[in-house]
Amino acid sequence: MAIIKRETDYAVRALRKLAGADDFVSVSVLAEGEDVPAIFLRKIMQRLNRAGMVQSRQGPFGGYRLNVAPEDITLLDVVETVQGPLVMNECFVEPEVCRRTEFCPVRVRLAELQVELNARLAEVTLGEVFSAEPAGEGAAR
Amino acid sequence: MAIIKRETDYAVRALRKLAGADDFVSVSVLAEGEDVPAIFLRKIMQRLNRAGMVQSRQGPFGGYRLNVAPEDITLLDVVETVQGPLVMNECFVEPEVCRRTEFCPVRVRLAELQVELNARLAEVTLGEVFSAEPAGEGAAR
DNA sequence: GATAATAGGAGTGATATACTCTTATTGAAT
DNA sequence: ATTCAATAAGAGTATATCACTCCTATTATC
Ligand code: SF4
Ligand code: SF4
Repeated sequence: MAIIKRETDYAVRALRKLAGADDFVSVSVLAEGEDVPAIFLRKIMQRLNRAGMVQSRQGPFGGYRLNVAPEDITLLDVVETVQGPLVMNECFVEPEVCRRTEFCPVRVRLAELQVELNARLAEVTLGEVFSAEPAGEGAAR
Repeated sequence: MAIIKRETDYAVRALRKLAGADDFVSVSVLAEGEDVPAIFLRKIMQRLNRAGMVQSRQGPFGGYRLNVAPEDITLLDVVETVQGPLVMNECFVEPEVCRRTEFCPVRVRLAELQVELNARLAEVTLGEVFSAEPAGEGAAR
């Protein structure tokens, strides 16, 4: 199973394009050449908007633009905003799923992993990732 | 989303019980008091069996027994056997899902996280986890 | 105020997860 | 040897999640 869902991956692609523009960009332009169904990307952008990560404007010449600097957006932010919180096991978000939570040694180990995974995801910023792209950008193949 | 699925969690519970027995234990006994649907656990045990982690015997007085010492079973083993391989993103297992794999900086970061997550999961052995259980065991509560 | 471009949000099909039913095996008692 | 009950094997089903689409509301420009 993949931990990162398609929607999150698509969100990163769109945010990358937004980072390279300073005006509002429409969803159809954002989806262009990114192998993302535009109509699906719209839904994803809505979530980023509700989370305040981007700003939207309706009507002609509308679209989305970044509301937060790429350096201040972490991979964890995108994951949690788009696909929801990431947990090692269900018992971390749904206490009633298991009555062992109090004295479960498995859970203790998983909690450690959970903290570490989140920390690693939070270490990666979009600013960093985008700056690492191959020099000859724009119409990359 | 939970990274560890119910089936994997159930597998660990069953393996814990097997670790405390030295004869074959039937699925119905394994499921007893573990809040696991016995008939579902059976399917899970089949996977552990095919992977060689446990040994099965049919007929009366049959069931399952460990085929590998708990110290030699890692959490990663159980996860991969029961719910399949764990990857950060689909492009790690399905190359045709994306044509950017060659020059994608996101993928590079995810690959690092992937290695680390797997390493951490592989560090945790069932032997270690089970030995950490509260002293008064057996009829816990 | 009409128009066309755009975002908003409800809705749908496909896939994966969680769980069950039926069939085949086998050890032991007769 | 034959029967029988206990047990595992594997096919099958309901529900939840994922991936994606359709229709409706908004709004800048003419
Ligand atoms: S057994 Fe432990 S790890 Fe599994 S769901 Fe219960 S508390 Fe969480
Ligand atoms: S964009 Fe990068 S991380 Fe995402 S699927 Fe493609 S190669 Fe993988």
